[in-house]
Amino acid sequence: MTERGEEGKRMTRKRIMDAAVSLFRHKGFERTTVRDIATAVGILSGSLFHHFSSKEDILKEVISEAIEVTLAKMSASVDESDSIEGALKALIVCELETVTGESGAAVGLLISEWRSLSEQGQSAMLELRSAYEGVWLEVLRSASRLGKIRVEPILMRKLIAGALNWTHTWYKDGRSYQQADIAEQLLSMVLTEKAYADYCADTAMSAV
Amino acid sequence: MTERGEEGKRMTRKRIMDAAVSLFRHKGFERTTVRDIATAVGILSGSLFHHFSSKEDILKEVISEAIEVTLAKMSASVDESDSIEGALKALIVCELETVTGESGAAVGLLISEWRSLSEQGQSAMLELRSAYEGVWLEVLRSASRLGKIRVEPILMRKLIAGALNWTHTWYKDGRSYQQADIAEQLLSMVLTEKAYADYCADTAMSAV
DNA sequence: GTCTATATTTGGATAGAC
DNA sequence: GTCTATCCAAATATAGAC
Repeated sequence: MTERGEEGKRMTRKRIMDAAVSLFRHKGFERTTVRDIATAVGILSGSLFHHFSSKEDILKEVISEAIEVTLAKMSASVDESDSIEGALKALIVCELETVTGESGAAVGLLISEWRSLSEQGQSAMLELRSAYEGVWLEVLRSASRLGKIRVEPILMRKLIAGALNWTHTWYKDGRSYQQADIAEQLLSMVLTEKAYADYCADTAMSAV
Repeated sequence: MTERGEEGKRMTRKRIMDAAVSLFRHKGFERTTVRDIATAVGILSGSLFHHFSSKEDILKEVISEAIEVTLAKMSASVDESDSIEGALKALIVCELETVTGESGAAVGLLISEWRSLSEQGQSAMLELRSAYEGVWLEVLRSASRLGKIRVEPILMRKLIAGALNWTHTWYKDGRSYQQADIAEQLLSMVLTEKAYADYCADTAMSAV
């Protein structure tokens, strides 16, 4: 089916990217063929190259979109929070959703595929990525200053990132653990016991 | 250079596996070619197939060896420990070493490559893997019973595994953080504050 | 047990018709 | 904007000589 004009082209481009994200996350970049992507979209492989110059180009676009979307979502969540603890919880939930969620932007997972990018491609992502990590570090540094976390912020961020990204390998929707539960338990490990207890008291209060 | 008899064959096989582990960890299974492996060993690609029936066969052998070696190392570490906290620390150190260490068996990372195994290959690894995870769970369950950790053991294990496996993406030997430091900080997140304080007091004591 | 040479398959990418 | 047809490169795997 042929779609007309710029609108159609942009839509197909989007569908290609959606299909690519899903495939890259499940099979990895290398194991995904351009034929896989094309089939998922309902076109033939040659047609892909009307929208993207190469398979790597698709990966590059997909990663940068993933970072942008998640960054916006995270910034908004943090702004809505009225406490450091709340901001931390919001960030955890946010990242957990993107990692385990089917559609959407799993930054951390796609980061695993960075090895597949050329060196130029990799450095092009660095700026976007540091903005993303900056949101986390700002919140963690505030928490640290206030004595609400014990571990040094940069290391803490790396440990949290690992714990969350790894959920991709075991999390099954509706099975064993709920997202909210995972986020809550992780938060309890991140915060000092006092900070966590205060936070629980606060949220119980405001829930009344 | 030709090596004679069964001894030589076994040695070459070992060298192939060592080279393969290193390459798989740095480039991933798919991006590693049989030529890469052969070159690293100092033979030509065709010769590999005298030792292994396929590239996937190499991966299968490498993963199962990795699990066995690490399992033995972990079991020994746990047996040597004289407290739950000590056992937990030993397990963390053990896994951190295998993940960040150059040679040796990075179970978690190789597990990421499971997607590259056939279904038969994947299920063949399950038994080995559950023994490995069993060691962790036994210790975590004891700790939980004694009130030394707050998070439910199975979930806790998954969060720890993620945090440790992720170190592969950022840990650089000698830079920023020391392995001992990472292990210590993670332990402080895993244990309750009381349990961690007691453990610190104990180790300070026995150091005198 | 390794080499040379090569078969075979797969997958990224292109050219030109429609 | 997609299709058909195809090129080209890369990579796994094999066969038989040494």
